[in-house]
Amino acid sequence: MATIYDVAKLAKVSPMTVSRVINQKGAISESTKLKVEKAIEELNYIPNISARSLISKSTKIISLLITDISNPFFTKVARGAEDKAMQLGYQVIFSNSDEDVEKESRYIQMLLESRVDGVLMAPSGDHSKKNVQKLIQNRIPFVILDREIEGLPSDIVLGNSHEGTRKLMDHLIIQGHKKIALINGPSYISTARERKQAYMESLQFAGIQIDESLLFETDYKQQTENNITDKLLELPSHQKPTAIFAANNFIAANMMKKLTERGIDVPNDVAFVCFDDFDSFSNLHSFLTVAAQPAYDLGYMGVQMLVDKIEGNSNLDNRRIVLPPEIKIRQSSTRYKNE
Amino acid sequence: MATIYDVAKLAKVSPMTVSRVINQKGAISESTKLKVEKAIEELNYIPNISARSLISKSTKIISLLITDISNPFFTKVARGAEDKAMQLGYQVIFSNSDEDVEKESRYIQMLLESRVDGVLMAPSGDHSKKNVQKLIQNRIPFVILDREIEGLPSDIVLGNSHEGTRKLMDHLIIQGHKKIALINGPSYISTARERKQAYMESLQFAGIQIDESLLFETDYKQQTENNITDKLLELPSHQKPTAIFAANNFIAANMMKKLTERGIDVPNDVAFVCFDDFDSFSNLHSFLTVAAQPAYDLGYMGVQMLVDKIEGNSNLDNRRIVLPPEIKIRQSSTRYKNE
DNA sequence: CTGTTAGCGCCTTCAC
DNA sequence: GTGAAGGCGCTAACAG
Repeated sequence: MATIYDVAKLAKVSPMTVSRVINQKGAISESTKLKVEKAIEELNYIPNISARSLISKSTKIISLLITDISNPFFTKVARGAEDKAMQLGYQVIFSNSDEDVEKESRYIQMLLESRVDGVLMAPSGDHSKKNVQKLIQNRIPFVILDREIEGLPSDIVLGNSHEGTRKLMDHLIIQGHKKIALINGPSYISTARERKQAYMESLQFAGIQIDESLLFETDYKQQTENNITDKLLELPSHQKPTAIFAANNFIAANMMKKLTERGIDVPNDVAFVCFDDFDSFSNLHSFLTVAAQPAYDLGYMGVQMLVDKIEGNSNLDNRRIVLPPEIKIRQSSTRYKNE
Repeated sequence: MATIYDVAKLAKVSPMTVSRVINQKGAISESTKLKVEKAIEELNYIPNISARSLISKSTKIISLLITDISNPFFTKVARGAEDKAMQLGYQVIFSNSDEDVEKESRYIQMLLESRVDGVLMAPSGDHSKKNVQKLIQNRIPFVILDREIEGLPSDIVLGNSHEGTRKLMDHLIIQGHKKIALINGPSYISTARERKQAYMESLQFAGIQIDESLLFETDYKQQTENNITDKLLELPSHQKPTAIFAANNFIAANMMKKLTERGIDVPNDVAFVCFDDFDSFSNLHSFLTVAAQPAYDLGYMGVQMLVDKIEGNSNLDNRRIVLPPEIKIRQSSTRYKNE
């Protein structure tokens, strides 16, 4: 592969001049510029980013570290991130932590070795703190995505869990639901904590007694099977929920499947709402009442914020972008209205 | 950030010795090895891949160039690719061409500048040839994914469009369908060509006359709206299809939506089958009869093949892995059987 | 406006 | 077993 030396030789100028043409720096006469461009063309010269990085300390690569690209939420985040990155001249390396801190840790190591310019990261949970601290220690700019890490303030872009939960809950409560089960994510993930808190708040505000037996905790992963549905069904009828609140889309999908298997009809036997929307061509998409997070925008704005930081356009610390969810009222929760 | 010089100084050895310890090359006494490792630890030394790349000509980064990560098919491909890459010590840069050659071309340029070790690429179509030739010209190892480029033999990993189509068609024909509409992708994409050919073949084999008015061409993109459904509905009743074959999941989803809007019932008014499966929590997933491509495996094996090539483990050219689709017979095409 | 020198961090080659 | 010199491809800093 041709280097600037080859180009310089062919164009009969110094390598430095070639460099200047490539980077459009300094003043160059039109004639030499043309000569150089011709030589570049002829040799099919392509600059070597590695060499440039050695000097500039910049790779023009950012890392998108998420838990699972298969989660439609993160798929959209990824798409938004890539679009914005491309627009700003960055490339995106992506990694899936699978909600596993150790895996996350290995990726962080690789990222550091690659000298990525920055990291946009959805932490696997509060225990990701040590991984993030490694970024801080190495002065890698980063923006946290979707989930806060307890006791670690930082630049962050996330959806408003509190608002989304309150609105979904109010929607249920207004319809007369009092026994609402919460199937939540793990308490070491901030979104789960916030959703639980808002859930409690909604009930208290409405003067509804909280029933601990309606609170469940599982995880946000797609694969996770749980028997919460069975447990709900086993409750004595005066305790059985009339509505279910699932804390994310995977939980919702799994529970909906189980409910169908058990012959429970939504919304006639039980109302159902959840956080996160589904693929536009999923039937759950047009059926479930959800608090849809602006996933694409989270990725898009996350990269925006990150690049601002990388390029020093912003000297603010701990910026916080909280995007409101969009509540989409659909069939799964509208039994009362329909009848 | 610490360099090998810093480590060398602290460990009181030469930089070369440090390098040897890091790369486990040559013979080093246990004692100096320990000294060096301690210094590395203490300084939190992290090797600089850019510097290494300059010499080794290897970045340990591969590129995954697909059309759209939002397409569940490619989401799974991406997941498979990343898993395998991680396992082999590579990182993955991903890009979305949106089926646009020019965008693809810009990405190729960026990839070349980054000196990625190889490219796994789903071409936007036959016109991607010029982009792929740029890879060849620059001797970047690559593996083509999902779609062949006319007149450009290469290493390739793809699903068996012919087999999938034949099986879906036979399934329809056996049930007595004779008027089967084909809603195909663009003819400049190999999978569309193959699916059409197999469609024709199936009909001919069954002695069914081909009706050109049942053949449609649109594109594979999610956003594309088409009025094919309307056209089908406007056909005189003796020509109206009793079954619809959609050539990919996006086409299927769009058409299903339109059919629902028009009050057409699947499968009672018309049977429906398509290529590509849906998200496991999509309701179309448990409803539509599909030829599911092993998307995860395509990505996984694609990376496998690519890394083989990069690392020179294989001197074979134009290797071809064709993975069979899995036919999933579901409600959308089983009217006859159910009644 | 253009060229020279030096060095980014690492590794190959050759000494010792 | 260890070290010194040189260079990968590029650009910052200085000269002219």
